[in-house]
Amino acid sequence: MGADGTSRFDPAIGRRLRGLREARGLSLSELARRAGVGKATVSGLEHGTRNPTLETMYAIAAALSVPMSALTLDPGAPAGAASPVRGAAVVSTLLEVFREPGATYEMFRLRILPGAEQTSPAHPPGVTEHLSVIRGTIRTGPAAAPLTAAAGEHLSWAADAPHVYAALGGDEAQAILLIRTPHSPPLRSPNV
Amino acid sequence: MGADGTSRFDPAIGRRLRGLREARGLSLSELARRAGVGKATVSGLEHGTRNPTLETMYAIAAALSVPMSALTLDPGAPAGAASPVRGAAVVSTLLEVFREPGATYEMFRLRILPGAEQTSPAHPPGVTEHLSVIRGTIRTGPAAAPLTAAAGEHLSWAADAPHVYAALGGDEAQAILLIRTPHSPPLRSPNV
DNA sequence: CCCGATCGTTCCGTTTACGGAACGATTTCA
DNA sequence: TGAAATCGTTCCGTAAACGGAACGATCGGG
Repeated sequence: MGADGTSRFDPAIGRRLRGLREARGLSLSELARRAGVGKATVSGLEHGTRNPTLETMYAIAAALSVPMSALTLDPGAPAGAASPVRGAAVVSTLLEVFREPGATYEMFRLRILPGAEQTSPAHPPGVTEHLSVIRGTIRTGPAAAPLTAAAGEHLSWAADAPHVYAALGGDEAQAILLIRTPHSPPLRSPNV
Repeated sequence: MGADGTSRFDPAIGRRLRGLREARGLSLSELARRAGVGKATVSGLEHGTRNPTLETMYAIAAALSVPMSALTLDPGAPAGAASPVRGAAVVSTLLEVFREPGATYEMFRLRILPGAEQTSPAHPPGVTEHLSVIRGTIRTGPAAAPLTAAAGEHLSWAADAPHVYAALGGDEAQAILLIRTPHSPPLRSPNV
């Protein structure tokens, strides 16, 4: 909570909330009733004077029949919200992560820049990469035996050996990459 | 806060947090330091025993360099209306399937044909869909509150309520879709 | 081996979020 | 018109989130 009584997070959240509420023709009081939260809470969130808990946020989002991201995130932001990580030839942006008892999945969007090649070190044993090419043509996979895939094609390889990424044809390529990391080894971020 | 001391929101948030943290090779203590929050808070969130405030959530997401939505999977809209209508707006190609002890992941490439909208029935409880738009603009997600995403953007929603797919703008759209189905239900193909 | 550093969990005093109630303003309806 | 209902803001007692400290466990290095 800021010294002036306002919240430290983006005040746009309160504006978005109010916009959604009014679009549904709900009064503040009615929304609070439906969400099972206090009117003071809804009022405070709309005005940026309260810092609600996660439960409260979910309750409000559910009462509005919207996903949480409708309140907490700019709709157009996903691609830009995570910080892209730039390597020699690859710019990767994390889209989502899933943790299972035995493995973690990370989903990235990749931009592979022309004119350069990137070699990634071996991931720990058992890590696999699964790449679906969106645009352009990519040479990728195990450094010892790279594969080539064009837009619309899909590749998988074991990433526990050095592997490469390069865009062919002089144009930037793009892909969706899913990294599956079995548990046991310490997890590390992309090393794409 | 539930009577048994656990939180009422989706415990997957804590799992996702832990997965991301470990993927970054961060200890709980280090993440807490970077986020400027207490270790007890991070520990409590990972174990579902605390209900953090929005500020705290943002601080943690920022420390992980991920958007908030990477942590807060959209709960989706309440079950909306009627019986799903299966149309012919979507052509889906299964790319890969990953089976984990607790869940199965199916990765598809979708072509969404213009001029039609397809509504999918609710999947069993807990099923989620995660879609990254490759080309065009798509309206998709919970039928009660559909979202729009253009090429380069990423969306997620709970698929245990009816959900829709439509290409906007008169052109075919394309996307990569990841469906996560927690175990118990038998596997089924897309119901897209 | 011992010691220091770090870990994640728990403790606990402090701060703050919670929602019911109070309140003045506004709206609705007979 | 007047009464009742509802509104959104504020108040305030209660519960819970906060983070620093304590603690036992683990790890790494001399």
